[in-house]
Amino acid sequence: MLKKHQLYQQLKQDIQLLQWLPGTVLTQQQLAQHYGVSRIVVRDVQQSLLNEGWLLVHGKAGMQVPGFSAAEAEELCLLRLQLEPLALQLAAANISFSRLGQAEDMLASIDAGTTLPAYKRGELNWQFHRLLYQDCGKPHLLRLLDQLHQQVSRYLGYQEQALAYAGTSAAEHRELISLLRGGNISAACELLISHISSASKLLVQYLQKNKAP
Amino acid sequence: MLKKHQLYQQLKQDIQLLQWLPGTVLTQQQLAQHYGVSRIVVRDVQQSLLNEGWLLVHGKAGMQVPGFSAAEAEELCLLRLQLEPLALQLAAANISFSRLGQAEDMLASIDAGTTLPAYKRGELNWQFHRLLYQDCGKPHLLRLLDQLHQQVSRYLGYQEQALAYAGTSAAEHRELISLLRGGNISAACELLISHISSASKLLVQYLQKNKAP
DNA sequence: TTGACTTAAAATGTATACATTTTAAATTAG
DNA sequence: CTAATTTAAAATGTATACATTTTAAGTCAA
Repeated sequence: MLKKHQLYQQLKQDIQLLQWLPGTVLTQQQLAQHYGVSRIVVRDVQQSLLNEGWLLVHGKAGMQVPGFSAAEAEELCLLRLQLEPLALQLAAANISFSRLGQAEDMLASIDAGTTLPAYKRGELNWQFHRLLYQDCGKPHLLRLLDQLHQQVSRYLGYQEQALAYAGTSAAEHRELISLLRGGNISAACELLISHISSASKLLVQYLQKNKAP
Repeated sequence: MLKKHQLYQQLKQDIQLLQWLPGTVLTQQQLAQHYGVSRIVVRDVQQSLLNEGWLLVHGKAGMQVPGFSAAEAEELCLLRLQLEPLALQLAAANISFSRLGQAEDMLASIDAGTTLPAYKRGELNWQFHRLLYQDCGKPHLLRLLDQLHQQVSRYLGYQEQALAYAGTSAAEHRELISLLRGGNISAACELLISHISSASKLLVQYLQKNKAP
């Protein structure tokens, strides 16, 4: 039988892979029966997923699977653009070569994982970025960025297409490492800005073309 | 008997007013007995307060009342400084005179409430700022700012002293309104930056002087 | 037919009971 | 005496049962 954390993972993945379609209203009882757990567990998990944007309140009963909108994606990217360069700038001052090495290992994993499903690659992609920010010394900022990524990742899973940009950015990732290794912080930040910026534009454009996914 | 939302309010206020001292470990059973509710309700409330920074996880059992640190306050202010001017800039383009009027009413309430306890004045203060950002059209950004304010407000309640700065800013608030009414967006944003910045410095300085509150 | 009211079904909130995990004190071997 | 182990108490996780609220279908009068 599923425990809390397992249900959390499972339900989140089911939403990401569109096993529950946007707009669907999920009640406690329905989920409890479907996944074979008690409503208490479902309540806890619903609350977590609500906080992370994977579910929306729906009136007074049930929670709704959110849809996708270009406007929301654009807002999330705007926030990334506002906070990630800050994190990088702060972290760059403290970053060690061993951290840079970790990040390079992560790039290798991404290269090696060409067969992985889109949402898994997206996860690795974020872990790379996360490593670069790790040493910023601002736990709240890191927590915020994790939350933001959660919400963005909802968009990256639902179509393989949308994640195409992740492949094109390998070169930029390596250039980032190189700049950081050379201590060229401001150039690294500028590269990061254009990196996030262009990824954002691709995602938003994709969403605008496919108006009602 | 207390319901969920009442317990939420009560426990949060008790933490803010130091009825539960920083470092205290609060268990579900303890709280359930103390406030006369079932553990289920306590669990829900603990989870909410955990997300908002009013409680910290403490090993595998219980949650801990967080202390105060200048570093944390500084980080929270840094994030405000990064996000609030953005919200103002975006909102300024859409703001209406009736919204500005609402904000002015709020200022009047603050002036009228000189006898209110510190944490209440802090609440009104935030509501004023919040009105200015309301029309930015970015729901996630607004939600983020609400969260941030929650965490900052924990610092504003614990000593009347720390909130002294809130009184000194009335003039800047009025100037902000005036700039917005005149459509001088960039000047308004710059004023907001210096406004938040100086408030931050006062708070951080206060915390550094009183090392172990 | 419409619209307000009634009422039954369904969903959530809350309490209690049981299961599992964690804590920490007590015991004992070295 | 120390440290590892055992064991009982306490805390949390989970399930079930009950209470309240919400939904929505159904009824009836205008």
